[in-house]
Amino acid sequence: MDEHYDAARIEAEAQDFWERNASFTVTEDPSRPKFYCLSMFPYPSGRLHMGHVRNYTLGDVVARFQRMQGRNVLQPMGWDAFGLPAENAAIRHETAPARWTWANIDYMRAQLKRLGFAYAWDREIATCTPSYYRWEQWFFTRLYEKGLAYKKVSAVNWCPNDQTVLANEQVVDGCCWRCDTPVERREIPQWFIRITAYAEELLADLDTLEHWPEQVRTMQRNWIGKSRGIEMSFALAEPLAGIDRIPIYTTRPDTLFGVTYLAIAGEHPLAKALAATRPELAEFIAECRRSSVAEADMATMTKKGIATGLKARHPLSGREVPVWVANFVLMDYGTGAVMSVPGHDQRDWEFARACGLPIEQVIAPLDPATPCDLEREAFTDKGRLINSGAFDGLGFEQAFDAIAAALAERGNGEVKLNYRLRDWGVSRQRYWGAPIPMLYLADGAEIPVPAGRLPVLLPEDVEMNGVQSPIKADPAWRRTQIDGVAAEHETDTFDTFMESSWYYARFTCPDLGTAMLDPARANYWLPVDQYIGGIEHAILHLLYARFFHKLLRDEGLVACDEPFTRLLCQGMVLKDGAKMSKSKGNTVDPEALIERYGADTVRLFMMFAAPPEQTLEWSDEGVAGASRFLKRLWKAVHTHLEDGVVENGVRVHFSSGKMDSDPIFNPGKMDSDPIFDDNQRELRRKTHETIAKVSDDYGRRQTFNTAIAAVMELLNEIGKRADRSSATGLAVEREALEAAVLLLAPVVPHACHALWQALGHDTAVIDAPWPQADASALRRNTIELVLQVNGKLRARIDVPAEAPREELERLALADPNVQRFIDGKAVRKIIVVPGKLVNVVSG
RNA sequence: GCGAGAGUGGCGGAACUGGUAGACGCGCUGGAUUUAGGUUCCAGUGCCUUCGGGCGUGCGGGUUCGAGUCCCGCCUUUCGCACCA
Repeated sequence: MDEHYDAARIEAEAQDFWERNASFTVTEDPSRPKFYCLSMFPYPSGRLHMGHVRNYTLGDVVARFQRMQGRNVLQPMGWDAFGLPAENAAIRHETAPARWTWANIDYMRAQLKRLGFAYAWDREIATCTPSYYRWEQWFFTRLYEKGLAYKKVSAVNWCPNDQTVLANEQVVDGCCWRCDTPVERREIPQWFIRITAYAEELLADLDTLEHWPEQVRTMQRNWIGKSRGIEMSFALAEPLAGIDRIPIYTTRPDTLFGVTYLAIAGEHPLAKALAATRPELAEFIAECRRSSVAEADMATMTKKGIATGLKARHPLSGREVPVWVANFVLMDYGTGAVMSVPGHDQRDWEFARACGLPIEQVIAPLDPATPCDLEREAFTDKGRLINSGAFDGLGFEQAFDAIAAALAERGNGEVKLNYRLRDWGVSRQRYWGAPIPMLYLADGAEIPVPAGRLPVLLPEDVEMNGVQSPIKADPAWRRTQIDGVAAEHETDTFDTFMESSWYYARFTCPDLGTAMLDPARANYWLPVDQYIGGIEHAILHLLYARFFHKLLRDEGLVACDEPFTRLLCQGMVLKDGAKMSKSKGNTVDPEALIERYGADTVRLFMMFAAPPEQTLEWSDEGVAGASRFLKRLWKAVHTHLEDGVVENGVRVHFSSGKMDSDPIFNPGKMDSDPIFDDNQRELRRKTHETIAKVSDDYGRRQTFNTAIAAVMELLNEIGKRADRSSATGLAVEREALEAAVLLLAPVVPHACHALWQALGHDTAVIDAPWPQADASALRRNTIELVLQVNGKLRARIDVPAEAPREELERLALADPNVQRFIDGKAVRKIIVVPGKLVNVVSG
């Protein structure tokens, strides 16, 4: 073997070996346990960034580890190829989105290959290919037929100057990013998918996802936002525009008597009707429209309102309350109107203060000591009712039921479970996406494109003008016929979350031309055993994919209920404490690092620098350290082989050519045999402790940083204890080195491929079985016992491993340092944690 | 604003179930080797210290024999908020 570690050559050879042998091409094999490992596929933005490298290295480590566990591992890769950036790049580079996208895919594929990921490249998918999106279109028509897809009016960001819809990202400080014109909200008809029909199942099944991070499950639960409340309406004193009631929903009916006003959205029909004759109202409504549709903006803007002059009648007290238009109430949420209780809701309180509306207390704290000062802030705890007529004195639960009953008796109001979750708007008024497969007749009737006419192809040879979608601008593309009648194509395209909601399933049968999925293949591989991606996808992508999976199941295409069994959310990659980004100029190019150190070094540093879920702080020195470690490992194996190997019970000295016939030890068959001296026994213990720890770190804990640290410790121990003067010593060192190579193989597969060969194995390390810890090597006769006095460390002593509790107490009390700190005071208590410590409590 | 995380030496991090704080690596200091070095090797490295020890995990309280870990209240910071993906 070469004396020096030459990453470029080693990596080229290993990658060539895997390619020649199609090592990562897999088929369904019912005789073996399968493992489907998936990393979130990238958007082909141009070049890989460090976040990709981190994500895909994590996936590759898991996949390679599982393969060595004997599983039939599928690890595919593809491209989330539709999206907004391609349109902007096409304009900037005077090209078409398709050409730009494909060039990026080719470049990034080559980068992934240089990193040595064990992908089944024969299954590669790009979502912008018609063979992929045709099935998405087909599925949408199925959803339409089932009543799960429908069209309704909904708000978008509108630039009045460019006459175009803007994404939230394209709204900067309330203005268009291109022309700086203030953005307006505009309501347009759009397609929706009824995710709310699955809200309850999406919520309930979170409980089955025991291998998902708890924080992600919590965030999804809160996002779905199930609540129990009452739907009721306030009658208008005088009907207007045919409307005589304002329906509202509340989860706090106990505060009903504290309602001092109602707040409605600017888009509420009542507000619109009044605006026709009231210029100041029309002006305010217009002002309400001048804000983005992003919820964070809505929530942080200054609360403003204007009185409509309308009065609504309280459903129980009969009292009249004013109706206000408020800028923070949105027509998209609930009924577009809310009952306002400024005494017990902080937002209502602030609005009442700003607009001079009355604030009334109807809930008193259960504990009189609880501060409650409505001059300062709303009291939002649940408590006991006051100033609520017949309901005074009731607690929350009783009041909820009693008020619900009173409302029901009047035929106004029923208990309703409500979800914060809203239906999924899938229409985008953009070009670079899958065309929504719907046709419109002249009279406006909508018809799904028949399966036989799919896909609805997106033309790729287009010119982008930066404002309008080429398919919207092209009458010839829109025009078509259905059953001999003139019709028009829908020109909106799908939200790109559609493509990423089912790609994991398509990877099981990417070549299938006759159907969306092949249930036999899909059901062999699904669910995905390990899914890995950024925490930023914790809610939207993962919720949509879970939803889509249930839709696929109900179409009979997959059998299981959830798509991803285990989820790992990796943290961001930072440099100088900030997220790497072009605008900050703090990016590090993976390609340059691979060039300089090799892929293995980059992979090793990525896995070693931080646990996967945490943010990772980039460090150039840390990369150099990773490189040094690989060189040390290489050199350790080289030195070992120079001093001789044991073959057929005979040690062969390569350096001297001399042979001797020391007895060989056969790892696994030897017990704690007296042939080992203390050094050898200690090194064997370290070897097998490391095997046990690293296996647990890879498998259960997924803390790859501590796994690598453990192998580093092992290599340090080899340096300290290795003794190559006898065949037994050599064999003990070889056992340690082989363990290190196997344990590191998932992280640095190229180097370990070469080292495993150098150690004389004729099968590749990817096919080597994972090492097993030898229990006999782990056995200890003595352990170190920590002695504390009043919880403070005072001494450490070696004691027999099996010493009984009484003996440990006796040894602790006999220790001179312990005696010194007891200092003659009475011993009140002795805490013994067997195998660990004794704490003497005195004084 | 709302929801969910994070905070430990000079730095990245370790401490898994309430039980030895700082594994492993980087950096730094000293030494050896080298014509040279983005080389290798050895030793040291939380802070203070009267060298006995004391103090130390964002801040302030609490529970416990014992708290980085659990509880309460803050501060800072990251992610998400439905049209970036």
